[in-house]
Amino acid sequence: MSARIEDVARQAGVSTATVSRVLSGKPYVSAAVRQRVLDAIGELNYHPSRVARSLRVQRSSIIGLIISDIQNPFFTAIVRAVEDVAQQRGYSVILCNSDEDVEKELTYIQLMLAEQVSGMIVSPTASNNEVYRRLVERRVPVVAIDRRADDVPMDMVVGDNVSAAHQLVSHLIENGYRRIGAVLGIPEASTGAERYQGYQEALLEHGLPLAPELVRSGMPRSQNGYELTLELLGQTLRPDAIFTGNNLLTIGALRAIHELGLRIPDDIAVAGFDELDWMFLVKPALTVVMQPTYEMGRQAAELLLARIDDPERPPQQVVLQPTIKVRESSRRVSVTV
Amino acid sequence: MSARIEDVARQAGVSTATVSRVLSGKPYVSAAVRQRVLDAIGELNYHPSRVARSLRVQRSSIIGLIISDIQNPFFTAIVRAVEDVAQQRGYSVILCNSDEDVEKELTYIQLMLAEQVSGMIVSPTASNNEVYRRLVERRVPVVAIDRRADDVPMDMVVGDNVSAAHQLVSHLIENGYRRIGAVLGIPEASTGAERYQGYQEALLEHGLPLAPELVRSGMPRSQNGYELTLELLGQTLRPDAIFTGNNLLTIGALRAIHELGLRIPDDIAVAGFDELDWMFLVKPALTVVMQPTYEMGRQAAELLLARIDDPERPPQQVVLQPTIKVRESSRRVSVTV
DNA sequence: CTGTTAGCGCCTTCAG
DNA sequence: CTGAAGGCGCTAACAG
Repeated sequence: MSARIEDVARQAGVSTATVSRVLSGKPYVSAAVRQRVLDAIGELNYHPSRVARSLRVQRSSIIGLIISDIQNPFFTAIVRAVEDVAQQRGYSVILCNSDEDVEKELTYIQLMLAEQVSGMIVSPTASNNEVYRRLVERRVPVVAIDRRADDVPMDMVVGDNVSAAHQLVSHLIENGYRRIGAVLGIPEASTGAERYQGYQEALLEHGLPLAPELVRSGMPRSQNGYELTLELLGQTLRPDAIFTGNNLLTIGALRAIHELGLRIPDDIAVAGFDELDWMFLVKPALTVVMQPTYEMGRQAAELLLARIDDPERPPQQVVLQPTIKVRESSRRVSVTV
Repeated sequence: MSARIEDVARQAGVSTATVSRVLSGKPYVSAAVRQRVLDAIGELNYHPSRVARSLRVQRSSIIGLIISDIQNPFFTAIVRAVEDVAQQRGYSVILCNSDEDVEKELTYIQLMLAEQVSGMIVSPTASNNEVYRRLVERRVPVVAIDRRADDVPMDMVVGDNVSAAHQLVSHLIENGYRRIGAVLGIPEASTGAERYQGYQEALLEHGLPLAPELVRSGMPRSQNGYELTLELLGQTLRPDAIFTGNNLLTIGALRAIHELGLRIPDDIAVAGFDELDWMFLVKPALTVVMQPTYEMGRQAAELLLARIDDPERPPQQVVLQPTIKVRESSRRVSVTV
């Protein structure tokens, strides 16, 4: 079909070894020969087979990226960042979507291994830590992003979820809200668990009771945010504020509130996670956490490349601080306890 | 490192060829032997090297997907669909982001070729048709999605943009709007050009003049939608309605309108493309086009797989009809001409 | 039904 | 500074 290294060698009147040297920028090739080879490459429009190279060097120049929801803008920003870094360093990216499914995640990890990826970046769906422990032991470069695999000594870059949730909920309390409902992601993911923890701590510190009937959790999809919020707001003693633990859940909650005809922040306040900048549409009173999403992806990619270069370096754990943004004051004067 | 086919063969007491046969589900292997091989595979936790297989069969089980903006929900739905189909048929997906950059697009196409992909799905950034023509001639399976590569006899799945734009603009006109501004994507992409055409035709059919000062175009990013809309609305004789030719531009336009304190539809009407379901936040009066995004991706993947199976089949061109959705009536009684 | 063998395209010693 | 040759792991003839 297309030109092979042998064709180039013949055309340039050298051996394949020399062509290979030129290709990989090795020294010890005379300028004249190098130019001849380069010309031949150009004339034949030669592109080396990455597959053959991968087989030979036992390592492809591919980075695997396994995220849990490609349709979540949070993750697309990460994809974008990883791609940028990868491309700049000569790697390409294989993207897979675990869809919050532990089985799929495992399958894709196997796929990546079979594909000889140089390394992978994964947002672990749940705590199937054994898998990651084994990868680390086998010296497979892998970094966790957004979510942790607890107790596994591996590279990771995550957000400070406890603190962020704590700040959001505290902000609500300090503005007079008392019955604060929570719409959270699944507790199996570290993000869900940590944000729940921040919620609890904030309540306790302000002397408010933990009311299990005010807490709901589900897969992070906007439809769930919608349904869970309807559930919360359908109770006789309904919450006067909602804390949402994930950007898609936030969207769903807003829709539910909208449908019920409740006004923000007079009837109900909302504070939650949201990395998008589209919340401006809901004019008033929304406290949001924006995570430095692109930065997370960038750092994860850098960590991965560093580990590929040095498999024995000590694991790094990067914790990024999210930005709290108050769209409008959620203040309200009367307090109903 | 990990087990190779030879190890499995030894463990099972057979030859590598037999193991290979079992692996690829070929017939002519006795049940007993097959079981022994399967056991050996299990015991050794063997996973065949896809790289070696790719080199051998001169074709990887990878599908390349080149889209122009990973952060655009329109494309993520496509990614999702392609992945679903691919995975189901035993393919994995390499995703690349051309970022509306013709150079990058070309680079990625080369990368895909070097990676020996089975085929690729691309949303062509501009009309670098020669590239696609050459791919088609070389019998490289490739399908265009969302945008066309004009005059190239290739598989494609696109939306009926002219008709959609025509309907949107007509709807505005029929509701009494007369000075209809347009915020469009780049005309180099077929989508931009076709939507502009629909806009023009609708105006002409209703006897309205084409006013160049009412038309703006730029890269499909929300920031551009914002800026271009501000430009349009900053004119002395400002438009009474805006037609937006892309979902991100729509978002930007809404923000601009929001910032200027204009009310929809009393001060200004909006009709545009938007595949998201988040527009509910802008309560009244928005006419939108929703494209069957997932379906586009699915069909593109199916076309690609069909072409991989039969490189000589005639090219198929699938044109999907978008759904027009009127959020609220944009009707207004008084007509200002 | 099963084994032997010859490469796929490239890189990388090891000699010159 | 350059060439010759072996082999990465697998599959597809071709023999048995």
